[in-house]
Amino acid sequence: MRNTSIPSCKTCLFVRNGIFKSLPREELENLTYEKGCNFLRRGNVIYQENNRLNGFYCVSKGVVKIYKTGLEGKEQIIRFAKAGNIFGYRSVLSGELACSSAKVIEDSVVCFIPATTLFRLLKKHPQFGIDMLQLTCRELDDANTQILEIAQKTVRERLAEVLLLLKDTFGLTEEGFLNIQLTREEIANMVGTATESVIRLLSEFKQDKLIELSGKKIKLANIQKLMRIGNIYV
Amino acid sequence: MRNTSIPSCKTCLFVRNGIFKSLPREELENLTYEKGCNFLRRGNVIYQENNRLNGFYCVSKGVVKIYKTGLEGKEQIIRFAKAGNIFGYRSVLSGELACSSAKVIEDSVVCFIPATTLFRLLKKHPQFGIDMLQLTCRELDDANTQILEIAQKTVRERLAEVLLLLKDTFGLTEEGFLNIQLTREEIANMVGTATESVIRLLSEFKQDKLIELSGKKIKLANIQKLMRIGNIYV
DNA sequence: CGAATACTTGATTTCAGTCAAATCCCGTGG
DNA sequence: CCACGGGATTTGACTGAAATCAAGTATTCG
Repeated sequence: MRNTSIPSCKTCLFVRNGIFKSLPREELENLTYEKGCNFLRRGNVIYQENNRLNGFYCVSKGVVKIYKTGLEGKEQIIRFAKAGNIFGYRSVLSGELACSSAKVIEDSVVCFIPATTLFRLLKKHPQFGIDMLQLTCRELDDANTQILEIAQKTVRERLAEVLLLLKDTFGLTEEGFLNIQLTREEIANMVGTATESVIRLLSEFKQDKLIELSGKKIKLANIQKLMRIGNIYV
Repeated sequence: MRNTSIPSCKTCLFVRNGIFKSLPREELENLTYEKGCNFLRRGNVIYQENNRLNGFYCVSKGVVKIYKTGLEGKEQIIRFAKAGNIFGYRSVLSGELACSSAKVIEDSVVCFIPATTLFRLLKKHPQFGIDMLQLTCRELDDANTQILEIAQKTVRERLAEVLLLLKDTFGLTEEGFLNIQLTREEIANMVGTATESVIRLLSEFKQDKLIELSGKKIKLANIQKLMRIGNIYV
């Protein structure tokens, strides 16, 4: 972990369009001044369950996975944070120890905003509070939906869904591959299944011409059918 | 659904100690004035997925289950709302259609607070916004934990956990029974399993002297062991 | 009191997890 | 540049937890 030149919040597109969008210009200046910033390589752990966080994080570049660790050490990926997303704010707000971990998936630049700043913003700018509230509500909806699906869908259905989620979250490269590289194990930890099951199902999907595989890269060849398999009706 | 005499928010203990605790006295008067209130019997549906909500609810008495409905119509219970708890606020905040349903489990008195009131409170009282934010964060933690557990624990483990959760949420009667009556199906819909599986496991638990059964009533006879089975380490 | 709903038990099936072994791939150090 | 080692991936065989199906009993409620 090493310091880099700190990107200005004032000119950060993600800040202007993201969760901080309602803050006035001078608050963004304060923010730039008060925050820290680090360049982090894949594999770097930002925090872990039971750590105490004195602030929260905002991704300027790269991808971070947020996950919880089960009894046997098996991870369950809760969500990803990419450029413009914040994470780690829950334990700050609740004043409790972190109940998830954060690890860099793709080399990242991550800013750190102290807890005191967060509470100042919340007290001073009610609209910022409402925006934060809406953000957590959206996350809550997602989490509740995930509970339903893990409880009621098959692994096959959930895998199809995860592939589509990855497309929506990270988009596709020019060649049509998912614009994110995950290990099979990481995919399994999203789906909530064993690594071997993901491997088997991916190769079934390949046989059925739903996807194409090239190492870790995955191309979605038949999105309609994947949606049908995943029981997704938008 | 019929109107009852509207309980005053000013004298409601739950209001004084719950999510509205930071509001000044005159706001509670406004609240009493602006809200509605209804007496609802078990089985009554308060709202369903895809309904548009123009306000949110506060339980004055009774128990309401919040759940999502899966493809085959099978419910997944997300949580319960009992006296002092609010629900339905997420869709109000996000302005989206409800993504869960709410149904009365135990005859209830439920107040209804209009969306406009909610937004006024949020804009006028930053501390109320922070309290709301903390509430959603706590729910979010719970939801994320549930994702991990449904993904990684066995049905047996989850059932033990659910029994303990019911104890913590609703307490015990004088005779030591869980102070809530659920059908086997409802328990299954909490655990995320088939009704038959719950029945089989409950009778196993009974054989193992972990619980005693008397119709729908359940007594926890060996909490330590239930905690061990559920892998709960507080 | 009768119908509907809830509960229970047994038999069977199946999805997905575990274990094991082989191969592939990638970064490191010589 | 290449060999090596360790992790990631793949495939196969087996197992087992839990779902489904089916049939009967018990409760509840109008």
